[in-house]
Amino acid sequence: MSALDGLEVRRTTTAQQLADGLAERIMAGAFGPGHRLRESAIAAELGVARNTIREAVRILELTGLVRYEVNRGAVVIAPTPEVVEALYTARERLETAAAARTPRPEQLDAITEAFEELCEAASTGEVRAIVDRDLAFHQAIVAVLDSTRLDEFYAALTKELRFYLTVLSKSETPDEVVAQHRLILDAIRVGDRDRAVAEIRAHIDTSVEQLEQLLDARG
Amino acid sequence: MSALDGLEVRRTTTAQQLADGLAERIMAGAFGPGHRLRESAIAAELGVARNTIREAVRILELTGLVRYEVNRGAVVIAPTPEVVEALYTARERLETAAAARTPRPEQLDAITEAFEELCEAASTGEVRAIVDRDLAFHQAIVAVLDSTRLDEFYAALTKELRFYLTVLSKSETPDEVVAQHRLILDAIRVGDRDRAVAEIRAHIDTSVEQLEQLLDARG
DNA sequence: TAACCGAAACTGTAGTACAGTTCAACTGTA
DNA sequence: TACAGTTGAACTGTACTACAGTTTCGGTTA
Repeated sequence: MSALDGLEVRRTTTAQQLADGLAERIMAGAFGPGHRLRESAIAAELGVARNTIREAVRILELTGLVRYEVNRGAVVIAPTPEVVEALYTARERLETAAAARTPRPEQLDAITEAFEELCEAASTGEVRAIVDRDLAFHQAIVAVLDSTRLDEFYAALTKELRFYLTVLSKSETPDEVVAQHRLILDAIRVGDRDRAVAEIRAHIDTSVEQLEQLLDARG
Repeated sequence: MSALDGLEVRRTTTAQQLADGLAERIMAGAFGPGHRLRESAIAAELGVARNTIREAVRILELTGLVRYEVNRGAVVIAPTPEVVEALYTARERLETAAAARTPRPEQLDAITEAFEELCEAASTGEVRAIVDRDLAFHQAIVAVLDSTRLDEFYAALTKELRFYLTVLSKSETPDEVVAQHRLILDAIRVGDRDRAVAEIRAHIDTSVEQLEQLLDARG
């Protein structure tokens, strides 16, 4: 334990900070889906060079929140039924694969803890917190796969999904959310892997269905 | 079937083309792991602006072949034992998850076909072609998961792996390769999912072991 | 041998410029 | 009125220049 522990120099580039900031804004719904990020406007507003903005947006592309179109620049991703379904299919495959494994004790603890935090958040009724805890619970399940690469990939899916949930302002009653997740947790804790897989599948099915209804209502 | 099918204008930017070209070179082993991509040098040699190279390298970062270090620019990724193991763990999870499912007939056909092409390649003895077919076979297995997002993710893993195999110039005898994959294929065709999972696990275990030996020998 | 130092090389960022593309408003025509 | 054609402003893609700060490396000194 050195006296210098925790001391760190700010080791990041302007572009990286801009990318982080933009990502935050986008996730918060400041730019809707399909919105074009205009370089010169942003550069002027933030007082940086267009070069730097371009680079920031390229970094942003890594997180999947925007994609580039030739001669149109960066565009905020938009949820289409196909995209949402693909997203949930990937989630379902990963989570059920995880549920089919036997979690180590500390993994089981992590899942249980995530559930408890979800319950807490549900009791406050804060939509944003509930969604976060909801996603964290699922992330804890995927962690049973014991693969950091898959953890990261799943986190990326989650980030994208988080954005869609925001722009579609989807929300369920907190009680329902807790109830559904309790079923999953119980199945995992009891060690009934088939039931755990089935519960996850059901949970995801209802989610994707609800989202697609929302999309239809908009489209 | 329109009369315009297949007609396409060249719709790509200079940066994108540069990124593609660089990726190809890197995959072919032109730049070793840890190699720094010096912007001005590349820009001068190719007759483009440094801006454009920077952008190209950011695009390249998307594919995972390079990563950025502050004030050092882009560096070609390097295989460490941890990285290789993480790579194979992710592969193992995805492939076994796929093997635990029942493939649709056309998926089974695709896997079988991939195997036959692997055999063909093995008979020619061309290392490069064998590795390609090998990876394509596994990709066909993952396709059983029916998720384009996971297909893409797996393809990215494969790309990275392909690079490591190149720089480590790993090679096995073609007969061994074919034999191992035949075991996997048979288990899948027979519908014995537990055995398929076990065979894949064994196959990947031996691969990762061999690679780590190679890494130690270099280390 | 190892710590130190200074110059060279390189990155990160700013700023300017311009050709080519997109897009929406405007114009003329059937 | 509906629609094709035209025009111009806004924007992207790319090039070039410049410079401060960082890294690298070879030589120098302790």
